[in-house]
Amino acid sequence: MASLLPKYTSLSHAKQLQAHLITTGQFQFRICPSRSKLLELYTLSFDSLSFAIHTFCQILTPSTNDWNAILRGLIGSPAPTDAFLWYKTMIRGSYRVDALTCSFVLKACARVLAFSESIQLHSHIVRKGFLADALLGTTLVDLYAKVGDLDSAERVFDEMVKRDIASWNALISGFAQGSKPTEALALFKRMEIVGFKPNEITVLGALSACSQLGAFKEGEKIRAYIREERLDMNVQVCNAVIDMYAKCGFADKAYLVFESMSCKKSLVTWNTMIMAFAMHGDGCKALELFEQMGQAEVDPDAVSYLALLCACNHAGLVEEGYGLFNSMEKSGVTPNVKHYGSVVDLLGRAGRLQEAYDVINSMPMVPDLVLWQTLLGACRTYANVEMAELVSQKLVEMGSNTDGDFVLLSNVYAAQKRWADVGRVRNAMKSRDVKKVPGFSYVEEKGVIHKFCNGDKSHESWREIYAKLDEIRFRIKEYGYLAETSFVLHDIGEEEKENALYHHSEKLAVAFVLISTSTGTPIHVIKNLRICGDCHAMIKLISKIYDREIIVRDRLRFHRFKQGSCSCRDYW
DNA sequence: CTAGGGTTAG
Repeated sequence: MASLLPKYTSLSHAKQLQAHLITTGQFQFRICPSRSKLLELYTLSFDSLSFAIHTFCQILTPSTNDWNAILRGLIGSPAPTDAFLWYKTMIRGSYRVDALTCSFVLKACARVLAFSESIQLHSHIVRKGFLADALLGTTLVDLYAKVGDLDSAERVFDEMVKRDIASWNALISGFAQGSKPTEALALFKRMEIVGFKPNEITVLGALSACSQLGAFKEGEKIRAYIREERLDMNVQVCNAVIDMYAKCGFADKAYLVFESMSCKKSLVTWNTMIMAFAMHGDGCKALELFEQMGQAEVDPDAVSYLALLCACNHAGLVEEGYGLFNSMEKSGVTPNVKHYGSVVDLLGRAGRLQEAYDVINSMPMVPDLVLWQTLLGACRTYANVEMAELVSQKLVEMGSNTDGDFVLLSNVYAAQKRWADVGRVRNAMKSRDVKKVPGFSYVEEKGVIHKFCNGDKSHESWREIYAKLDEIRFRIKEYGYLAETSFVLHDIGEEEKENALYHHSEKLAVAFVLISTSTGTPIHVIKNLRICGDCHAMIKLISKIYDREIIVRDRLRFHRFKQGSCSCRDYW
């Protein structure tokens, strides 16, 4: 009977079968595979969970498979946690729970990140010995990774009796998406040592980790493997390779991959490449690519426009960007908060503060913190006290407690020598529990990634690094460099302020590479925050005095320092 | 008392 129920059975045929089962008495058998199949059909193919539940309720003694069919249907329902309630009913009624039951309930809980339910399920799974099931273990690893508890994800992974390629992939992807790229790459290497052969999904996670770390050497190795194994027939893999090259600072290599792809480009391919040019400040190439995209009859989506606005922003193409923003609706793409944020940034950087403010007020949605922070940044650049106060007021009302907002406002006052107001901001900062996002940088040296935090002394050669910084400080002063201490806001004297600046992570990273290499190869630094004005000024001089090209990726874009100037033309 | 369930780029 079950074989009579392929996916394409119509609803009326299914109901006929149900009638047949009822009239022949089979419907009330303790085990009836056709009945379970019917329930599955109702929930999955006919999208009628309520009818499936109605049918289920007529079964006197539902089998595990009947329960599973309903639970599976509940995953996609508007109330996935209902699956957990059904599960509890099942246990209270002493119905037999199998690995599949747990799998469906876990997946439902994962959808809404129901953490406490997931933990209860985890303990059931352990007690029933279901961790021997590689698939269920993988679901659990993925679940913990998705709720951000990577320690638990790793523990489950370690405790699994049997692991297959998907188990490894789940944890690698989990680390990569959970901002633990170092762990992702370490696991990737461990997997190869243990003898598993990376597949498409593995390399996606590993490449994403390389992108985050700027791990170019490792990225190249993965690229070579992809070509050997012909994994580049997969668009997603190609897109990840393009992204990796772009984020490691090689827009040209990214474009080579883009051009010579043997599989069909997807919308994501175009968006990735446009974003690559945007990050590198190559606004014109981004706009050109957008033209080509139209010729290739690929319709842009919200991400395409975001990438374009970003490109115009970084290249200072104010009119082009504003025009694109205004043409979005006509192309059938509705601007979201991020598009508004980008335009506010575009206008703000160009000094058109009032227009930027008007854009925020014309928004159909509630402006978020980031938007006001963007405008505050522009107020600082153009020393506009009135608007800075107005915007800060908004930020305080919205409960901002990041140090950057306070620093910006204080900078605006400091520029006008309004010291009393500077002190007021400083006190407000103390009385609140202001969060400071810790800054850090990565550099790759002989294939090894080194991480530096601000003021870090944990590196084995920290003494040499700090000595090198002293030397740099001495040499650049001859070139008229003065520390821009307005980038610091602490209750400390000028000299300590200078020290606080001198130990920014990107400076440590650059100094480290200068003492470790003698050749004139470019220095690549990856930073989690935006580069500060002082580091920018200092690295420009280093590139000249030490005759080294220095490429810094900050949170938003690349800065390419060469012979004393930067590719961003000091517009960032 | 079939198998079914897990990992995926901008």
